[in-house]
Amino acid sequence: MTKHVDVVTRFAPSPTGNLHIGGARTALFCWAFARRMGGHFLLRLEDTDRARSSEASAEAILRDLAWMGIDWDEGPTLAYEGRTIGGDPRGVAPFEQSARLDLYNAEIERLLEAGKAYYDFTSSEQLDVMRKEAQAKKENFRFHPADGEIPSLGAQRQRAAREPGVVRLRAPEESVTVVDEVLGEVSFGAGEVDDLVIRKADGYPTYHFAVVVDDERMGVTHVLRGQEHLMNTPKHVMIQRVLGYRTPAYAHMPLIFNDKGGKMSKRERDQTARLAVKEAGMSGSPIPGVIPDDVFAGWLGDKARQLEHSQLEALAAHMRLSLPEVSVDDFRRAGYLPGVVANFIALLGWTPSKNADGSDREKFDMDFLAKDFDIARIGKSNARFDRAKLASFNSDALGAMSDEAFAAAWRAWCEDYEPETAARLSAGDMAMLAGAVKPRVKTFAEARGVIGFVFLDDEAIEFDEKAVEKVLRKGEPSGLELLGDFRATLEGLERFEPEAIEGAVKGYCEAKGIGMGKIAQPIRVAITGTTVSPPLGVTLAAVGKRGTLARIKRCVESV
RNA sequence: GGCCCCAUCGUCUAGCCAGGUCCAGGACGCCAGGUUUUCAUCCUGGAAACCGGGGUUCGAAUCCCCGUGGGGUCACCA
Repeated sequence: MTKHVDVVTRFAPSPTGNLHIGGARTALFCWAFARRMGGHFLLRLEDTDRARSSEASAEAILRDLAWMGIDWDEGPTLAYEGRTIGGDPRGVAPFEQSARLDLYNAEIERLLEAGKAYYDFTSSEQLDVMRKEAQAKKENFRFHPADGEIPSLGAQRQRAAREPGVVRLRAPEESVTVVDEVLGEVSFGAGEVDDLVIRKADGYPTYHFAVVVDDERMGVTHVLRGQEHLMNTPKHVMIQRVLGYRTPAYAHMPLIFNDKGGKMSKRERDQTARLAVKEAGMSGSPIPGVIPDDVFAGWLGDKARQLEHSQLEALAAHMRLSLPEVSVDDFRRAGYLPGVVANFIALLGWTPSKNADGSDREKFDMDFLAKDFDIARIGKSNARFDRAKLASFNSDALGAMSDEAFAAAWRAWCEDYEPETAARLSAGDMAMLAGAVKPRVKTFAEARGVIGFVFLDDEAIEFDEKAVEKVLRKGEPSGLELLGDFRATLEGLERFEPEAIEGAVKGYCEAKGIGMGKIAQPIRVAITGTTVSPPLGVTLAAVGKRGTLARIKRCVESV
C-alpha cells in the first residue's frame, strides 16, 4: 500500500558520470515544483546499463545534489552535513532499477502472455544491415514485422531457452497526442514508433520500459525533463497504454547550450586541454605518474578520447589551465557558491515572478524558488550558458557576504581544493584579507592570484621594469628616496595592522605635504613588484612587518 | 533525410495566452564618464533586438499561414 501524495516528481539520473549542469537544472525544477505543490520529490537511479553504471558515480551525484541544496524526500539515503537525506516514506523502494528486475519481468511476462510483446532474435549485426539498407533506399527504418512473421509464443519460448534474445513491444498502430505543460499539444502520427526493445538480451529492461513501470509504481504525477526526451514521449505513452497505466503530466524543458551554441559536454574540457597541450608543444605526458605516456599520446591524437575526470583535473592544475565547467562538481571546484549556481541555472529557461513593485527579479534563494516555481513560466526556447553572467552573479554574492562569512567560506573551500593556501594562511589572516579579496574576485579560485605576493619569498619579488621606471626613478623627490625615508616610519610602528599602517601612510603624506600616490605606489612596487595590489594596509599587514621591511630594503638596494 | 520543437538587444530574458499604455523594459557583457593611494568594487550615462514575407484587424512583438534559420530525435545508452 502506498500512501497517496498529490504531487510526486522525480529525478532519475543514470549513474554513469558526474552530475551535468543540465541534469542539475532538471533536478532543481523537479524539486522546486514538488516543494511548491507540497508534494514529494523522488530520486531514482537508472542503472540498467551495467557496463557504464557505477556506485561511485551514484554517490557523487547524490553529493552534488545535496551541495546544491536539493534534498529528496524519497530515494537512496545520503548522510550529509549531519543529517540524512532520502528514505522511503511511502514504501515504493527500491530506488535502483537494478534491484527491481522482478517487477519488470512480471510485467513483461504479462505482455508476452497477452501477445502484446514478443521475443526477437535479430542480432545487432543484422539490424545494422537492415538500417543501412533502409538508409540506402532513403527510407526510414522501422522494426515492425507483419503479424504473420511473428512465431507463436510457444515457439518463441523454445528458442529463448536456447539462445539469448530481446523482448519487443508490439507497437499499436495509433497516433499519440500529449498535452505538454510547456509545449502545449504535441501530436505524433501512427506508425512512427516501432516495436521497441523492452528487455535487453542481458535480461535488463531498457530505459523506456523501466521508466514507465517505475513512474507508475512510484506514483509519479509530473515528469519534468529536458526537451531531448520529447520524442521519447510517444513511446512512453504507448507503453503506458499497453500496460493499462495512467499517463503522468509531462513538461519538457528547453535545453542548455554552451557559449558557442553547442551542447554542453564533457568533451569540451578535453578539447580545451588538448589545444593547450598542443600549443605548449608537449609530446609526452607532463605528469606520467597520473597520466601514463601511452594514455596521454592516445588522448592527444584522438579527438574522441576523454581522460578520466581526475586525470584531466591534474593536467589542468599542472598546466595552470582553467577548463570550461560543465558539471556541478566543476563549478564547486572553481569556487562558485551553491546558491548562485542554483539561482543562475534556474534562470536558464525559467523566469521568476516580478517583484512587488513590478520590476524584474533575478536574484533569489532556494526558499524563494520553492515558493515561486511555476511550470507556466518555463520558456520554450533553448538557452546558452553565459559563464560571464554566472561569474558576475557569484561576484555579487561574495560581495554581499560579511567579511566573517566570506572568510569562513573561503577557508572551507581552500581546505577542500587548495590545501596549501589553507595551511599557509591562518583563519585570522583570512579574516584580515577578506575585505580586500572579496571585491577583487569572482570565485574562490581567483583569490590566490590576488594575494599571490604574500606567498613569495622576500628575495623572489621581481620588480616590474616599467613600474620601477615610473614610480621609483621619476619625480622629485623620487619614489626611491621616499621609500627609504618611509621605511624608518614603518620600522617604528608598534602594531603592524591595516589601520595603523594606513594611518602611518596618511600621516607621512600630510607631514611631507605630498599626495598619497607619491608614496603608495613605490611601496606597492617594493612589496609586490607591481603597481597593483589590495589597499596598502592589508597588503603590508599580510606580508608582515619583517617581510615588509626586508622587501623595502631589498628594493632600495637592488633597483 | 523522416518526425518533432523553437524564433525579442552579442547573451539570459520581460512583454505574447486575454492585440493599442512598447519609437519594446531589466540583467550580463561592451563603450564613455565619475569616486578612489593602484587595481577592483561602487555610481552615472550610452550603443544594442521584435528573422523574412503574406494575411486578419481601425491597430500586431503580440493572432493565422508560408518561407528561412536554429535545435532535438531516429540504439539491446539513458
